[in-house]
Order: sequence, then structure tokens, then C-alpha cells
Amino acid sequence: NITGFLFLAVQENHSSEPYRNVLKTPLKQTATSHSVLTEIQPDCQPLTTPPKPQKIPPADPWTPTSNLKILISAASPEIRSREQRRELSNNTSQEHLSGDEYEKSHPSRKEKSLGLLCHKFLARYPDYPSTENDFICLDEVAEKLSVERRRIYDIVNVLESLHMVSRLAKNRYVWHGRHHLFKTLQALKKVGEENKYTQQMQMIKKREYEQEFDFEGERNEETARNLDSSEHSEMPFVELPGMEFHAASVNSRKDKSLRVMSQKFVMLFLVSTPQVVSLEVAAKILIGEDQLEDLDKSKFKTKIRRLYDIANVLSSLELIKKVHVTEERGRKPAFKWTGPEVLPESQDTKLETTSTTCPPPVSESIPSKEQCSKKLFPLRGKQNFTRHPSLIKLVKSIENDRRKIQSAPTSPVKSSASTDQNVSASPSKMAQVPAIAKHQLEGQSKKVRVVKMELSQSALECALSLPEAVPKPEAPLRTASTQQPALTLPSSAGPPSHSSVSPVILPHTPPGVPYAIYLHPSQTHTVTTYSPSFMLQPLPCTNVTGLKSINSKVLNKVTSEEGDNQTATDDPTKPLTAKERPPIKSETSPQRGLKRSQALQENNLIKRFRSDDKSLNTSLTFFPSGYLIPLTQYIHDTKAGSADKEKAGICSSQRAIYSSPIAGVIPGTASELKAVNIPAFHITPLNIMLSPTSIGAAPVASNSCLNSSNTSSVRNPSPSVLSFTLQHVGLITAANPALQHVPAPSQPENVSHSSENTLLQEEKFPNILQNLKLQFTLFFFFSENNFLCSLQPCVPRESQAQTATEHFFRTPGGPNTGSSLSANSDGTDRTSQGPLYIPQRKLEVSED
DNA sequence: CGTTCCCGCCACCCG
DNA sequence: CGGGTGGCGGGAACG
Repeated sequence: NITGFLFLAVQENHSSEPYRNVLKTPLKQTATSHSVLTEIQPDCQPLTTPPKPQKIPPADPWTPTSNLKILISAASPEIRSREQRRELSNNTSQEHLSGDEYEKSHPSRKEKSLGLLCHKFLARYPDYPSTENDFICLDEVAEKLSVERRRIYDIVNVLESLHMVSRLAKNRYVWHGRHHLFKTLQALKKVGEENKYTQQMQMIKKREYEQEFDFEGERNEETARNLDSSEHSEMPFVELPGMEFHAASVNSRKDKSLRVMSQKFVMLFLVSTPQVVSLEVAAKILIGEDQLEDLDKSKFKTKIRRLYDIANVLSSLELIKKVHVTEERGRKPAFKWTGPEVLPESQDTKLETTSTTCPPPVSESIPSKEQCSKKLFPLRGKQNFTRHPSLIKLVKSIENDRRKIQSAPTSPVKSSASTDQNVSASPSKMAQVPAIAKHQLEGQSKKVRVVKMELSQSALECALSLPEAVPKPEAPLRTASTQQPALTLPSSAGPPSHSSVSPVILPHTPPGVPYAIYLHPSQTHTVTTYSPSFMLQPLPCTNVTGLKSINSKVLNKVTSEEGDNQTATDDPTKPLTAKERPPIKSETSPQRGLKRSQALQENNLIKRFRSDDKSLNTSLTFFPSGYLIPLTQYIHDTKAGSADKEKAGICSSQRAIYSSPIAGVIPGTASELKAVNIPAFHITPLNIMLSPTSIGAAPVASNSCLNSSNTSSVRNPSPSVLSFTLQHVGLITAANPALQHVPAPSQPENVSHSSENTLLQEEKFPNILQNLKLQFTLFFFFSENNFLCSLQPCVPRESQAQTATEHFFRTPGGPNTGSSLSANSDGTDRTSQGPLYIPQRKLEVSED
């Protein structure tokens, strides 16, 4: 009948045209023809082009759920309004016709976007269908949404990659909604880790740096080698245990790329610390393996196109959101993970969290249930990697100062994740926390208290675990590594036995003991250290991963960038801030000079750094990686030096410090930065202030932390304790497990509380950190008997979050700290940052 | 002009 | 061999 007729006609049009040079993309002509036809025959719906203008505006017949509209509008308000306007005008004007020209006005391209289409699609099905019998007929859907079938495939394929649907038979799919989503994500994360995606990303970024910055000077074979080494055979399609082969019969086994690509893409988010993935990097990784440098431009382009398709769907699912990463080279499109945080493989402990995490309000019960079965993949397997060795190496190298850093072949990160021990520490955990907490930001005072209590406990625990004195950096590391298991384990499913370990080890470190912070390997960049004396020096770090040569260069570069780049901010509001970073007189300048420094320079720096430390008595050493290591040789008097308040601020790279498996991690976070190549620094610097004996601090400590529970003061607030505490406080998920496991040293009651509290903390922090992309400063105060720490976010993104943070860690009247930092009145204002504030400029996330 | 990404040709593959 | 799938890339729309 007519419809058919139209269809044919259209087709013909296309087919006939092709010979000439008719472009594939429907030109206006085509459109025109459609419209004409349409007008003639009002009924036709098969055509892709939405014939009836009215259709859309009036009422969406197909969507029973009114939500859809909301969603859509939410998705693109502007567009909506604009469109509507247009439509109205058109309608009015549109009487019969002449207006063939109106043509394109209607179907603005956006209206046809995959994202919007996906929203419509999703609106038709519940997030958590009660029955598993929700079937989807592709034809039907396509028709209802008035789009070509082809487009539906695009959507369904990615949904399938997340196991939100599964193919039943030809043209038929089953709708699962988000029931399996979390499990799927866990599985994906795991696979991603196994594939060393984190490392790969790192490598790519490094390469980029090298290229743009460094001449080819050293082509690193190493890099290439490493890449190759990761001989990840193409991973197939990740399936969930429960539903592996739904339609075995009908299924074509050939795992199509879109599906797999989608999974890989998601993996990147789950694995990367900042949780921001730029298209460029993603494309490279996905193209992957081939590894040939040949910039197959077309291939790359195609990949990007596909990624956009996938990203649009994922965005509709609200798993990611588009952002822009600003780099020196300009801004690059990227996406940020906004979905639930996925814990490594935690077990039931985290169920609640996870369930809560699920965005949709729907039933929370469901998820938890499913999560129980998490044994998707057997743990054992490749977990042999040890990150410890690598760490150790780093340490040594540093010590030697001359040495280059060698990185372990395997990325520590991954290993940690995979490894049973380390699991708990993984950064990801932190991240996930966020969602949960939001509800309770308000009653903070109470919470604060609780938290503090927890901290103290945790600290104690930590303290116990830590080794006392370490003569040399190495020693600390080792000890740390050794210990890690104990601390870490608890969080993970680790056998109880491990947990038991915690208690004894460290009696107490002397109060002022310096420590080294080990940054997460992935972060490797330069680390800046503030010595008590206020000197700021960059430390080049190698990354564990093993790109030594690269690292050095990169690091240097980064450093330089830091200074300069920050200055140049795209965001007009905050440009200046960058400079402030070194409130203290810093020696930044030297750093800048470093641009692409040679090994020599590095060495020198290191050396210098060390020497300074010693001379200054600075106890603080920063290492990239994630561990906090107490250093034995602490000289307490000096630090105090000029003022009590002096602090040694450390700017860590964006991510700040990650927790060591053992120690806590300080998640620092700046999440997004990382994704970009940009050195973390810029983005989220972490400042740590240490004062050996700070007056102000002491009071605080006594008040809040310890006292709450009665525990008057911690026995010996050892620095190690502090560090741990901080970590716990801050952020680390790892902490949780630990806390829980803790035997409850002193007060049982507290313990119980603590657990609760812990949750709160975590939630809040992670949220803040991630959402805000915060930059925050940690202040530590040590007194002989007490230690105090405060965490202040430098960049407020969301008022609430920020607020929460402040309360949490408010410094007592601490001189500089509280005031300056807390200064940010509301989250929005970035400029207000105190002197310490370090601008994060590099990554700017543009909210949509 | 660069980014985003829609459209639909056409190769596969399966029944 | 017909029809479902979906890779793929041109080039339009958008900013």
C-alpha cells in the first residue's frame, strides 16, 4: 500500500542516485523528497524521517512512560526548547506547502542522535524489570521509535555488552535492565585489570608526551616492548556466569566489535584511576594490539566514530558523561565515568554500598542479591604479579639517586587488584563510595566525631602493623610491602588469618617520624615535596610500570608544565590561582627549568632533595606510588624551624596519593586529571603539611579525635599512625576493610560505630573527591602525643560536598590551615582558594 | 575549521 | 538465496 510505496520510492531514489556522485549522507534533496512524500501521505511511518511534525510534539504515543520526555528534556534542554520552537513555527507556517524548504528544520540532527534515541529506547523498559520476560522485538522498536533498524542494533549491541539485554533469537532480545549491570561491571573491571589496561593507558600517555615534547631522542624500545609484552590476546566477549549463552543456537559467535569494543571501553573507565578516558587514548588502546605505530589515520577515525556511538549509549545510561580534558595541546574530548563504582571484587562487605550506588531509585534490594555471586572469575590465575618488587626497586633507585628507576613489568596497580592481598587497596573502591553517602551530609557534627574516632582506631591499627624504624627508605618499603598483606587483606575476602596479623607489629614510631609516601604507580609523575623549611622540590619518579626512560622525561616535563601550564588556565576565573600553589616560598622555579631534563638533572634533584631533607631534617619524602612509609630518621627539632605551623606541603600529582595496600591509601584524587596525559599535578595536587609539633594541632586532636571515645590520646601517635589515619580518613576504601577487621582494640562500642562511620566517611570522601575533582590539602599536625590531620578541599565543586569535607576535617583553629583553606565559601567558587590552593587547570571538565 | 556522529551501502552469516 | 546483522566510512550538521 502506500507505505510500501513510499518506501520503495525512497529506496529507489537512493539507489538510482548512487552512481553519480550522490553522497551517502542524505542531502536535502532526499530530505525534501521525504517530506514531500510524507505530506502526501500522512500515515507513513516506516520512513526514517519523522514525517509528521506533530508526532513528536503532541504526545508521544509510544512512550507510556512520561519519564521519557523528562529524560529527553533533561538530556538536552536547549535543544528541546529550540526544536519545539521551530516546530511550532513550522506548523503554523506549514500549511501546505511550499515550504518544502522547511525541510531540514525539523529533523535537526540532534533529534536523531543516538543518545536521544537511546533514551527513548530505555524509557520503554524499566531499569529493574520484575519479570525477566520482557522481550524486545527489534522491528517493533525500530518502528515505534521510527528509526531504521540499523540504529537499534547500535543501541542493543552496547546494551548487550553490559548484559542489559541478551539475544534470544533473531530479532528478539530479552530485557534485563540493570539487574546484571553491577556484576557485569565487576567482571569487566577484572578483565580490564588482567589486561593491564591501566598500564597500557599509561604508556600511551607517556608516549604522547615523549612525542610532543621530547624529540625523538630516545625512542624507547622499551615502551614498545612493554606494549607488546602485554600480550593480551584479543579478549573475546566478557560474559556473565549466569547468562552466558542465551541463544546459543541463534547466536553468531563472532563477537562483533561493537560489543567487545563497548566492553573494552567500559573497562578503561573501571580500571583507570581518574576514571576519565579520552577518546584518543581509548581509540588507541582499542585499536590496540596491533601496536604498529603506523598511524592508520582512517582506522583511527573509524574507531573514534564507533566510540562516539558507544559513548552516546553509555551516556544515556548515565554511566559516563562527556567532559573535556584540557591539555596544553588544546582540549580533547573525553568521558568521565559516572556510573557506580565497582569494587575490585569485594565481597559481601560492600554489597550495600554497591546496591546503593545504583543510580536509579529503583529497588535496591535487587542488586545486593545478585552481587552475592561474585565469583565470576576465579581469582587465581594471573595474580602472580607482585607489585612490591617494583616498589622496592623504586625505592632503591631513589636511594641510589643515580639509578634509574626500573619498573616492574607488571603494573603494580593491576597486580594489586588481581592479587588477593592488594585488592582492598585498589583505588577504585574509593571511587565507588560516593554515591552512597550523599544522603547524609547534613548531620555532620556527629559524624565528624565518629569519624574521628574511627580514625584513631584505624590509626592504631595501622600503627600496629607498621614497622618501627626504617633506616633507609628501602627498609620502609619492604616493611610496608610485607605488611601490606595484613592490612589489606581484611578488606578483601582475605582469609581471616591475615586480618589477625594486624595487631602487633609496630609499637610506636617516634613522634615526628618522617615518612615517605608512595604514590600509586600509575600516577607516576613528579612529586613535589615541601620540606619543612619550605623548600619545594620536585622529585622525579619513575613509574612502576617500567618505563624508566620515559618517565624521567615525562616527569620532568610534567613538572615544568606544572608551573607553566597551570598558569595558563583556560578558565578565566582561576588562572591566577595556580601560582599560589606555593604559598610558601618555593623553589618551583628550578623545576621549571627542568623541562625535559636529562637523567643528570634528575639525579641531581633527587640528590639534592635528599640532602636537603637531611639537612633540614625534613622527614618528608615523597615517592610516587601509594604507600606511606614511615621513615626512621626523623629529626624533629628542625622542622619546627620557623614556625610550628610550617608545614611541609607536598604536592602530589593529581591523584594524590593512593593508598598503599597496606597503608592506607590516600586517595587523593583528582581523578580526572589522570586520564588525560596531563600530569596529575596540575589537576589535583595534594598538599600535606606536616609540623612536627604544632600547637594548634594538638588541641584539636585531643578534642575531636581521640576523646570522643575516651581514648584519650592515642598511645603514641606515631607518624605512621597519622599517615594511616589520613589515609583512612581520606579516603581510602582500603581503610574500610581494615577497620572492620580490626579487632577493636580498645572499645568494642566504638568499633561498631566505627564501622558505620567508616561508611560515611568513605562515601563522602570519594564523592567529594571524584565529583569535585578535588584538590584538597591535607594538614597534619604532630605533637608528641597527638596528631591531627585536616583535609581541605581546594576546589569546591559542589557546595555540599565541600562543606562536608570541611567539617570533617576541620582544623582547629589552626592558623593557616583552616582559615585559608576553609575559606572557600561555597563550592562553586574556585578562585577563593587559599594560598595553598593549587589550581587544577589541566583538566577541565566541562559539564555538559 | 574541528568535532560529533548520522546515514546507509554492502559484506557477512545463518537458516 | 533471502533476510538479519552490523562493519565501515562519507560527509553533513553542529559548534
